[in-house]
Amino acid sequence: MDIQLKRGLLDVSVLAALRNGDSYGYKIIKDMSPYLTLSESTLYTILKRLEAADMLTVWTAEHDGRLRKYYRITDAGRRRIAEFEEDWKEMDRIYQFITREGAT
Amino acid sequence: MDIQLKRGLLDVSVLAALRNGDSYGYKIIKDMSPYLTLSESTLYTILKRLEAADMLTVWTAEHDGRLRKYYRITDAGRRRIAEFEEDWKEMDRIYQFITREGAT
DNA sequence: CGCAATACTTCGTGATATGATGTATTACAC
DNA sequence: GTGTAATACATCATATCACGAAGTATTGCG
Repeated sequence: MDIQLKRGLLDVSVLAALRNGDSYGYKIIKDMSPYLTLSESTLYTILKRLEAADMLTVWTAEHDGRLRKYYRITDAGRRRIAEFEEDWKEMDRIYQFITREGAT
Repeated sequence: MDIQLKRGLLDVSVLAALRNGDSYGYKIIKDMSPYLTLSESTLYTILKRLEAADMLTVWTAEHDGRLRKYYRITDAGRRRIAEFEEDWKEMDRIYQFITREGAT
C-alpha cells in the first residue's frame, strides 16, 4: 500500500502497541505485523522520536542473559492517541470529499 | 492537524478536485479549502508529480489576457483514486488496531 | 497610485521511512 | 560442531516530500 498513506499512522500505531503493557522493539514489530509492516530501522527511529517527545519511557533489563530495551507509554503518549482519534474525524471528511460522486 | 496524517491524502485529493471537470492551480486550492488547506508551493509540486506520473495532462490557455495552466485528469489518475479506495480499507483496519480497547 | 487578489515559479530546509550493514547471542537442525 | 535462522538493537546514507519565503506579472478597485 501507499507509503505516504501509512506514514501518519506509524507513530500512533507504535503507541497503541504499548497501550496494554510494556514491550520491546522486536515484539512490537511482531504484534503490529498483522496490521502493518515496518522495518527495524523504521521502528527504532520511531521509538527514539517518541521518547524524545516524552510519549514513552525506556529502560534496559536483562532477559535470558541478553539486554533488552523496554518501552512504556506515558500520559502524553495516551493523549497523543486521543488526539489522533480527533484527527481521524477530519481525515474522514477529506475521504468523503475524495470519494463523493459530486466532488467538484 | 498532523501533517504526516494529511500527506497520504494530498495527491488523491488533487485528483479528486479534477474529477468532475478541468481546473487550474488557484481554483483547485479554493475548491479544496473547505476540506484541507495546502499552500501554493505544495500544490504546484503535487501537480508536477502527478503530471510526471501521467495522472493528468496540462495545457496552457489564455484567460482574460493572462495565461493559465489547465489540468485534466487521465484514466491513470482515475485508477489512482480507485486504488486509494482500496488502500483506505487497509487504513481502516489499522485504525481499528489503534483504537480498539483490546489492542495488545 | 496603492493594495489586494489572481496566477504561477523556484529555492532551501527540515522531517521522515527505509534499505543496507553491522554486532551479538540463542536455538536448532544436519 | 558447524551452519543457519531467529532474536535484538544500532547506525548511516538516501530519497521523498510538504512548506515557507520570495519573486514575477496582471487585473481591479478604492
